[in-house]
Parts: sequence; C-alpha cells; structure tokens
Amino acid sequence: MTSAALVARTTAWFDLHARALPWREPACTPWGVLVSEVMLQQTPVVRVEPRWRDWLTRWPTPAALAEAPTGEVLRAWGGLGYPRRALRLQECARAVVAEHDGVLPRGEEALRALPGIGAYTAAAVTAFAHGRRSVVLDTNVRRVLGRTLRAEALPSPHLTVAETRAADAVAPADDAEAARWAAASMELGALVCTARSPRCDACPVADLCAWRAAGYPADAHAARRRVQGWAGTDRQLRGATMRLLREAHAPVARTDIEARLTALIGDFDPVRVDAVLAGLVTDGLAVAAGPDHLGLPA
DNA sequence: AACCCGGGGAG
DNA sequence: CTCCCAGGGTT
Repeated sequence: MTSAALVARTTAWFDLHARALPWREPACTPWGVLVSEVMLQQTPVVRVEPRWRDWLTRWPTPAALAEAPTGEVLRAWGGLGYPRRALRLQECARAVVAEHDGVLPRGEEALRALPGIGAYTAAAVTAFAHGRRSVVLDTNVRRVLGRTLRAEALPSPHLTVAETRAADAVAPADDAEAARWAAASMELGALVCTARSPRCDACPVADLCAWRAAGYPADAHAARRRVQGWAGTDRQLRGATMRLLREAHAPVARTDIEARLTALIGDFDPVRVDAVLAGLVTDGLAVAAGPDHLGLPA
C-alpha cells in the first residue's frame, strides 16, 4: 500500500478511537509526557496510569523530583518494574535542573544526552510533548509497519537501520501530521494490530495490509526469540528484595531478606544471595545500614 | 551484538 | 502454563 493511504486512514481512525490518556491532555507538561514515557518502557498503560497520576501530583516538575529522597522515589515507583528506571528518571530530573535551568530541552540529541532517555523516548517526547516531527519506533509501530508494508508477523528481535529508514519514509513531513501519525500508529498497534490476536475486523487498513494479503505468514524470527525465564532468576530475587525494602519503614535485616529469597529459590544459597544484594547496592537501589541491615537510599 | 534488568495480566 | 508489554544501559 502507499504510505499516504496508511497514514491517512490510521490517523482518521485515531481521531475516533484514541484513548483519553492523561498524558495526552493539552494541559500535560513536557515533563509529564516524559514521565509517562519512562514508566511505559516495558510496562503496560493500565498499570502506569494510576502511578503516573500520583507521581505527577507529588513531583510535578524536574526540580521537585530532583530534590526528593531517592527512597521515596523508589517507593512511589512501587511495583512498576525495572526500578532502575525510577533511579534514572530522578537522575534525569537532576540533570535537567543542573544543565537546562529546570526546563526539559527540545531536540532529540539533547534529550538523548539525559539519563534514561534513548532513541525511542527522545523521539516520543519530541513528537508528543513538543509537537515536532520525529520517527517514533516502538514495538507497536514496528509491528504495524512490519505487517502492513512487509508482510511480517512480528518485528525482528532488534531494530534495524533499514527499518528506521522505512519508518522515516512513511512519517509525514509536517510536524503536526508526523506527531499525529506517531500517536495513531502506536495506538493502532496497542488496540487493534496486537501481537497475539490482531483484530483485523476492526482495522482501518486491513484491506491494504501486506501481511493479511499474504495469508498471515508465520513469524520468521520465532526460533531466535529468547524466552525470558522468571522463577528463580536474579530478577525475581532482586524484585522480591526491593519489595521488602519498599514496604519496610526501617532497614531490613539481611537474615530476613535471606529467608525471603530462600523461600523463592527453594534452598539457602548464601553466595548467590550476597551477590544479588551486592548488585542492588552497586546499582544504587539499596544501601547498607550497619553491618547486617539493608535499606533504601536516602 | 549480546546480555541484563520486574512484574502483572491476558490468552 | 506461555507470552507480551510506549526500552535503555553496559560490556
């Protein structure tokens, strides 16, 4: 199909079906948009929305977040996952205060120089907060373009240069239209062109879709996809430890943490537990409180 | 390029 | 149970 038809139909569909998300409201600040994007890195919208509201109410500006106790930031992040994102968001706020007079800079290059902001988030903020053209390529847009243009069931495990170039060619030249296309293509991927069971009967470009026309060929990259385990992994142990530290109102004894982790992995493995806790300290997610207690950072 | 990093809900 | 999710940083 032509890019023009894909863009025109998808944006028209978006005007009718866009979700009323709080970070899409005109009154939302660029900082609010950035906070939403960081929270949405690997966490679904339904889980982010309440946390985002609490967070922005408590710390509405970079300056406010910069001054917050890191332990409180981690508690407010709660169970959103990947708590290093919360740490980086506060680092980002402090960098904005120190280097940009407390105002989130414009332009993808300046944004990418900030902690926790990569290619996707810089493009997203540029489009959604600043209303300027950028090539927003998240997992939703990659899937939509892969299916409609290239008849691919799912995007490759890693973003390719060719993919970025193709997405650039699709994005409208006009700033406002490009920003609208970015939001619309993400929304189509999130609501209709979903990974597991696409709702082609509700899709505005179904009759133009290359994947559909080709008879829904299977995922060519299926064999290369990694199955991320969970039970017994370091990530589970780290997450359980962080939960203990968040919910406690004082530093937690290492023996209590060991008991919790032992329950998860089945038997007591002091070497492994020590390594997990040391990793949390190294990452700045936890600090030693005395010789045998661990707590959240100040 | 490969690997690491959480957690919950849908199917 | 498996799979997925508005990715980024480090090595």
